Amino acid sequence: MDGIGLIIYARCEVWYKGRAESHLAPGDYLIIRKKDGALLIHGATLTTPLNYQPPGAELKYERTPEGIILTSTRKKEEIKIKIQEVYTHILADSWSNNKITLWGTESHLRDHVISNIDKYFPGHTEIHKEYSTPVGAIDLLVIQDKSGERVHNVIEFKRKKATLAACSQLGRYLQHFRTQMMVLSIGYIFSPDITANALIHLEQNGDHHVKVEIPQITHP
Amino acid sequence: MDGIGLIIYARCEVWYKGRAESHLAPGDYLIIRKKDGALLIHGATLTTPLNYQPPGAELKYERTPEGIILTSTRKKEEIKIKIQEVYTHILADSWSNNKITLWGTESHLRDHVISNIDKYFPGHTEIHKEYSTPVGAIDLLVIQDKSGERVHNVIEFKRKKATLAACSQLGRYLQHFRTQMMVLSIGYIFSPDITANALIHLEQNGDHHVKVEIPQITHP
DNA sequence: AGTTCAGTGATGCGT
DNA sequence: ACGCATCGCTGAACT
Repeated sequence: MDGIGLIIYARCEVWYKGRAESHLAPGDYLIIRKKDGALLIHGATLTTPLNYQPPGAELKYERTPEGIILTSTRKKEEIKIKIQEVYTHILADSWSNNKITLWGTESHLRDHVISNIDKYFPGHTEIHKEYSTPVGAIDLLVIQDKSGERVHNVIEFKRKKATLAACSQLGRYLQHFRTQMMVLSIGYIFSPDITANALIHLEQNGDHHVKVEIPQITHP
Repeated sequence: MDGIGLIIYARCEVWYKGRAESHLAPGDYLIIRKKDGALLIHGATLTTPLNYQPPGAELKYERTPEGIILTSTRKKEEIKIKIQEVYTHILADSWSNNKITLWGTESHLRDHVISNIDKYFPGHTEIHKEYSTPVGAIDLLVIQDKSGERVHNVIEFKRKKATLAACSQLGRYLQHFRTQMMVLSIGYIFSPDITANALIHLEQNGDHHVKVEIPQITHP
């Protein structure tokens, strides 16, 4: 975190080589090198960079007859930038490293449901957040006694529309409970919405979707 | 795509309001506004922006006694930036919009395996790429005739270490074939590596991992 | 360090 | 244009 912050707008060409490999045709791009070593090359559109490297990369500077060559290396991944002409460069020493504070996440949704748990699972005897299993942690596990039988309600939360991936994730937990632990289990996806395919797949397995809205934000 | 490209290094403060909500404390940040309307606010570390808005956002400029206020709006999402002082700004008219060309993806791995398919599945009768099912598309489906019985080999590719999520995905396809289509099916994950838990889970279901390396890159 | 999961995910592809 | 599944995802939390 003691590196240099550098922002360069320049005419350049970029090569990436690692697990995959890419080439970016010569043009005018924004090159960002952050204090933690992260490197970004941005084009004129899109939020995602054309090329990037995560924090921890090392930057090498080299002057050649063809122009400046920047090489950023991290493990077995390398990005090479051949700079033809620098239009503007900023040495961002003062660059701040604050974090945003974010409200309205999946765990907020989960906690909101827990605070109204009687509404969804009356007569519950146990509640476990992030219940750990060999196949991953269950967002919320609510155990009920139904006429003497213990029912395990396995709940997966999604803050937006649930897809097939959510069903798979839930199915994995349920398979563990049903076939390894031999306990009676019912699966639930709590989300504001669910895709048609996901709902079909869910109901074929005898599980359920419960529509819930992201809770209103309450500032601390 | 006819908007202005703008790069600003400035002291500012940022608020985001939409499905979620966040606040970024005053400091020195890099503000990027792209030609397609995308907006990024980057801090001194990490590859991801602190705040962002996808393409299509509209930017409003406002001058107040407290400083310049930029407001970027897209659907019901809004980012507000209060700029105290601009250190450097670049009007990036020439900003290029080229795309990278990428080799070594999951589909390259799949195609490499297909070209050596006899090695893995001798006596196959049918090969289907991206075989569509109600629960998603199977990367590769290879059908074999084994002493008169049709065996469906369901193959999922991962370009790096396979995790539990890959098993779930594969399991979803297999469940469909076995319980809905009533055909004999065997599942495979082809990847350079697999996590311990994922391998256990896979083998418990009678499925298999096949170690494959990302193919050498051959430039066109 | 390895593994798993959430994300204002984003992108690409199919309908 | 929208819905849907994947990603060189990234980053964070936990073992």
